[in-house]
Amino acid sequence: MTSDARPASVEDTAPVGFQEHDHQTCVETALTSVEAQCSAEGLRLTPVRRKVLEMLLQEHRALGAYAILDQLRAEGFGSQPPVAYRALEFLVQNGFVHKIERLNAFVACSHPGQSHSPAFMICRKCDAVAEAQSSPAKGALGAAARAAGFEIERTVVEAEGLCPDCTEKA
Amino acid sequence: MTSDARPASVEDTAPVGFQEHDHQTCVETALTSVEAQCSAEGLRLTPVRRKVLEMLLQEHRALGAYAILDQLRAEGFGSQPPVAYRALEFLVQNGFVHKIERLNAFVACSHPGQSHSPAFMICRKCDAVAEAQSSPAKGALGAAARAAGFEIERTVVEAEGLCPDCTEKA
DNA sequence: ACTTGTCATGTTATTTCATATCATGTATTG
DNA sequence: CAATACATGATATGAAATAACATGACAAGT
Repeated sequence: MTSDARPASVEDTAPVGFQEHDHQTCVETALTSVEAQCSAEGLRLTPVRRKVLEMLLQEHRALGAYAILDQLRAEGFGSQPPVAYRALEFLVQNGFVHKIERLNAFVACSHPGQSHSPAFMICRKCDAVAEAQSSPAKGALGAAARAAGFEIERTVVEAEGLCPDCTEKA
Repeated sequence: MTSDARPASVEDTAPVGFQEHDHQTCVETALTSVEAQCSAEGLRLTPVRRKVLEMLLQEHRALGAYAILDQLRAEGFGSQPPVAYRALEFLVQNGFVHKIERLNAFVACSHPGQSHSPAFMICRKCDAVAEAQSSPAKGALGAAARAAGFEIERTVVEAEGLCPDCTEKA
């Protein structure tokens, strides 16, 4: 689970997530980027927070708060729900992690740093999650909102379906 | 709560939800439409199911399963969670009610009958919910999905923000 | 009429997700 | 080094959702 060195020949195009890739590098890059952003903005990436982020980056799929909590416990951190939820709150607020509403679960952000309104593709079979960009406010929804006088502040876009792997197997 | 006859002069354009409207008529129309569809398709709109649908139509905003359950209890129906969840499951499966993932709550469909992939505008202040159309699969997300080989089956689109009323008050 | 099958409902118990609250600790920073 | 912000720990509870099993209602087949 910790060292799965892969060819890494397929270098990613936009939607990171389902393709094979050099995962170790992917994790390290993301972590570095987050660290940079934190020190730049005076955010405190404390041990618990860092650990949670690492876990999510490592897994590369959505984890529930209690799954996270179990791992925290195993590593000697506090083992009560608020420990996990607080770390997640920090990470979500700062855009390092996203919550997948459909699953009541969390994934590490694939494009940390870049401001974005993310969209997700969630495999209903294997629970893999890939992050893409979306601008729903620009399409039909935006028009409807303007017509209705609704001020969009944030959007949740989640597509459920089958990932490439699971499609093949079926 | 039961009889709030309003001018009904503002006849709706696309996104039903925030505008004032003749609510009683709105409820009755929807109910009739659902009844028609049920008898056409041999679906059984039983008392519990009908009651839940009525409640949601009447409220015109998202209600949690337990709020629904409370009302069911008050009306003499079963009072355990599965009672509400089963009715909701039926209503959701047949497109008469939608689940708002962001709120873990449910709203009556504003366009019953018409097939649609709904999008929602949710006021973070008063919890009002308006339904609009969306075709996220046609925009950036669709492109990303095709690129990644992901088969979209269903999408959740929920915009959070301020409804016209709450915007004014602020 | 009686049996069988199907679908809906009722009930109990449990699991999973989430937060309020209060006490304690640990860093800045003034 | 005190003040104060922020982070964590721990207890308790609330809220959402489902598993599992029993009962009831009704239509179809014999």
